[in-house]
Amino acid sequence: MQSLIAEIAVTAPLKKTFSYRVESAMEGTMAVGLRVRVSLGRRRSVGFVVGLRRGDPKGLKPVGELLDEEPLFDSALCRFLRWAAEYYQHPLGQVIKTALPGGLSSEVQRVAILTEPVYRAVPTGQAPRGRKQQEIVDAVQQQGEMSLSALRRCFSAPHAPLSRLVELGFLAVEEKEKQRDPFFSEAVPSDRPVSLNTQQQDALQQIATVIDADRFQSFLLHGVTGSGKTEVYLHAIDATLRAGRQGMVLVPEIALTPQLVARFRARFEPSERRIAVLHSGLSDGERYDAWRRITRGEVDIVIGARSAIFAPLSSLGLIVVDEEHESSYKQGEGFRYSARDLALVRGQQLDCPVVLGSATPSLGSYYRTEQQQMTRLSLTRRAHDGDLPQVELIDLSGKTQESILSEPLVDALQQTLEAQQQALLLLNRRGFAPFLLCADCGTSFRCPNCEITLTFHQREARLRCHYCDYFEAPAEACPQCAGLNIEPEGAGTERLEQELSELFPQARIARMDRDTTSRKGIHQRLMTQMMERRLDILVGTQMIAKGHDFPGVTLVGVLAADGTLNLPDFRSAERTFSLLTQVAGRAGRAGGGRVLIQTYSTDHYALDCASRQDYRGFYEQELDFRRELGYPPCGHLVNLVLSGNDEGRVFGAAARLGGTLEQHAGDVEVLGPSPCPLVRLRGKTRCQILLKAAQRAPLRHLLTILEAVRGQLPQGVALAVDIDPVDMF
DNA sequence: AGCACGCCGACT
DNA sequence: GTCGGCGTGCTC
Repeated sequence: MQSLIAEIAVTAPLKKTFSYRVESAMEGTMAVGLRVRVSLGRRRSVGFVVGLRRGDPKGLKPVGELLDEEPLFDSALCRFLRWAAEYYQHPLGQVIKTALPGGLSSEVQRVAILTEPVYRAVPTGQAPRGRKQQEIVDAVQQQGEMSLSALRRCFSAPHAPLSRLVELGFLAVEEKEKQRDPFFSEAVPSDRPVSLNTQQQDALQQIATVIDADRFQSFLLHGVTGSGKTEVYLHAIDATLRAGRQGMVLVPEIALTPQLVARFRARFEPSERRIAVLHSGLSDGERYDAWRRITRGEVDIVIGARSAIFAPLSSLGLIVVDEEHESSYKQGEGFRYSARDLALVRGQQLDCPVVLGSATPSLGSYYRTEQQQMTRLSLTRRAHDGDLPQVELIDLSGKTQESILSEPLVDALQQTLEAQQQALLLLNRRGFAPFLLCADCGTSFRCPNCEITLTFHQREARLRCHYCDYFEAPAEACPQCAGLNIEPEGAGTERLEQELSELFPQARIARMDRDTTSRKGIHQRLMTQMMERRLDILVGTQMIAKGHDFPGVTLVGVLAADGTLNLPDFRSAERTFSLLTQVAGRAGRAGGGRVLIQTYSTDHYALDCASRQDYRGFYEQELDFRRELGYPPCGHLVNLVLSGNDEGRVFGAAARLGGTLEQHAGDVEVLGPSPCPLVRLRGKTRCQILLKAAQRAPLRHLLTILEAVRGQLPQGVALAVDIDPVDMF
């Protein structure tokens, strides 16, 4: 007996898909891409239809219920998701769940939100008691009125204080029709295509040829800071739309790139092109709405971070990955995919070109251009014709430092302030001091969950763990020896900011890091203040190296360049080079800019090459190092992370697993097991086994063996498989 | 992941 | 004798 059989990926962490019988009444509405409810074993589960066939339904359970009217993805996207699940060794159901907008795999079907609460301040002449309540009232007062989704973007968990404020009469609430996406709230001035220089034209020309030919080809657009990569993207997307196709633009973090979004809107919206911006501020409902608009074909351009690579565009004609070297394209937990690598796969599957852009390409991408697997397009001229800044390394070695700021840097700051120009100071470490130390007995304060030192945050008077949510009040006396000489050691951005304001009391100084920008909008406000020259010195973590240019900045200082260099990670030199090159690129648009880098490793090639803005030189030396050790791109890695609450079990299981893998290793090097650089994280002990091989095939073979022995792991020990890891924490 | 089955130790 | 520990195995 033949009947329709649906292949279902359930939302449980199971590698296999399951077959269910489709009852004849459901045949007409059944399709790939629908969510369904099925019974799985003795319980119920949500699943996704990933295939349909005819066959013998004997012994199959029926599909319970359809949860969607329209499919969430088409068969081309389904094929892509299957490829990703296979490559990253992750259960298909969970891959699909990660790809789809949130909230869909829960039991209740989410209904698109049409109205939402809007809050308005009621003048009372009084102030609410709680600090958070006060902040919310202030924000609402400032804005006039604020919708719930807008408030969610500014405050975490605003519900409790909000209902309290309404109850107390500080706020009035009204159900109103849902506002459009706030990214679209302000009108955008129309903007005309800028004429391209010959290099840009040449790059565009090559991309456009492939767009018109409807075939796959990958490009690396290597353009120095300020060389006008965005303008090339804009023209290329324009060509794609003219060819009747859709465009996708991936950015590392959308909150940091509002100007890129603004430029796309200014360029395309006046000509009625429809853009969907997928950013982290969207609620589940808004995300779902955007997804639906895309499946209905109502969107021409999708701009978004990592997960936007899964956007259900049906007629994709170009994928752009901006700042392709950024590690945020790799998801570090759960389904550990790289959106940049998947962009190349999606392009290949859909016969559409893919453009990766960067001023400091990842070693892997540049390597591919050398291997002729990718076409390199170089933009070497700065569009504004500014000179590249002069970079100096300041050798800190052998000097005992009174201050975190070296003398030459203080002098340079002095000069910059006198000339009424702006300075940018990079210190890639948040907080006041990386740890507190008892000067009497040497005790330091550590996180009980992660066992790393707690960072001292002076302003909030807390010791905080930067890897989990743990915090505590700093002790007055040492818990070991009861000594009272507890001193902050080292310096973070908070201390730097304080030291600067003591050195330059007249200067207008601001700090930008994850602590000061936890509220959305602050980042943008600092950027604007900087642009409008209402700040003299901006201190910050790597965050300040990204985003828009500040024309008034003539001095860039890097405080602890060694910090990123000495991380236990084979990419640390690449990261350092990239960060320093990017931050150096922020100085001296107008010419005559200076970059001062304080370091203990003046002779390290990452610093040397960054100081000369010599990408090629860095590439060659770094590639030698990678080749010697068989690291990517001259080899392939898989990292196995075992974790669990019981330390003995985790190490025991890792040792046994390592032994088994060793026996079947073949051409694969099995390194470890060794404790992860962060042995304990969020209360779990972590241990890793690194698999390294020159070719992918033996690695994949070893992974099939891993699958077979996975069941032997003792309970309470979890195994995460990280294919092509980008960091080893 | 759940959820059941199953096989050994300390309780009413 | 049973209650309950968690190791093992399966889910169309």
